[in-house]
Amino acid sequence: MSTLTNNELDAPPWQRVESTLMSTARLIREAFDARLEPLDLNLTQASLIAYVAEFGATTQTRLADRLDIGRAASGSVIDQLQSRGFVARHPEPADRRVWLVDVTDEGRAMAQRIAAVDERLREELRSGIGREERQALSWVLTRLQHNLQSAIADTSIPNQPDITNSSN
Amino acid sequence: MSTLTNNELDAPPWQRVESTLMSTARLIREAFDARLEPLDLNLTQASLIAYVAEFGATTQTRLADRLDIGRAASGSVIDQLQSRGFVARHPEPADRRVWLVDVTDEGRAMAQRIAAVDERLREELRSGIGREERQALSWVLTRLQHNLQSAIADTSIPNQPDITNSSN
DNA sequence: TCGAAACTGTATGCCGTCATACAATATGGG
DNA sequence: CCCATATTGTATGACGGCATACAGTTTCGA
Repeated sequence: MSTLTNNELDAPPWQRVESTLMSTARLIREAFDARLEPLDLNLTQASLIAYVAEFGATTQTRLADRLDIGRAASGSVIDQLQSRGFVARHPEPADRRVWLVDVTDEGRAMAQRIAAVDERLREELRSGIGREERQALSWVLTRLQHNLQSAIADTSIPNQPDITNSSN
Repeated sequence: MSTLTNNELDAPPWQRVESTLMSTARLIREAFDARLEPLDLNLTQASLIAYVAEFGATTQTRLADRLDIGRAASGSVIDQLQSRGFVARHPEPADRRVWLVDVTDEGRAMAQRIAAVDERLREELRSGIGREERQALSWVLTRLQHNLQSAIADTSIPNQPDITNSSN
């Protein structure tokens, strides 16, 4: 690795790897959105369809958790996809509070197109990045996430233990 | 929160390193916002103050570029900070279109508090991550950004050869 | 058995950002 | 010199997401 620490050139001290990471994330969303545009879907919508097509009917809350969005946003996305006939809400007799969101035939077909787009783009993104490097990246990210969660936790709880809150 | 998404466990094939990266970016913003909350600032506002305090008065467009936001958003953030007395708009005689945004004394004081918060958090985030690993991360991110930009560029130009076929 | 607490989906308002359109100003080629 | 073009900052509308509040339903402990 010929280290050419190119970034950090005019980068102010308060923005370095972290901001690179954030702008990369933005680009990821941008790239997926661009490639999904012919399907008239954005990344969130496509992810929802793909998830349901893969794992079968689930509740809206579960989908929200998986997609890392709130319950409200989840419901809103489902509204959009349902109105376009890609997913359907079925009642769950065992629990009358929830909807079981399932994919329609149309949705299944769309899921295949999504998978194609996804595979192709993902492969392009791998270009020039070795397997070990990807694994290293994954490892550092995981570790970083851990540190971030600690930092956030250390912040939001100013004092006092003993909340009996069984969060992770 | 409580994402726990240790990657690859039940992670569907269409979301792996990329989604980890995106959720990490979200956590970064979250962590900084949380730590900056006592200052009643979010990351964008703090970055703007820090940037101007570091590099001196600049135009709004330049700030927008540096902060990776649009001109409109930039102006809006400056509005907020100006109304709180952290920055000021000075006219630029040489170009009557632009404002020169500079930091006030109050803003300079705030910039120091921001720097303190930033340094502390950044150090916490480094915990358990070696210098080489950070450099590797940086390298892969840069490469990934390059691939992403290519992918986006390849997308926005739908059909490429044979322009003679226009209209007909 | 019953009532408090927890959970689900939805409605509402808010925030940050983008895209677009616009007026004021600057710039450069004829 | 002048006029077409570019650039700056701003106003406006849209979108995605969040937090909160709420009603319907389930769960669980007394």
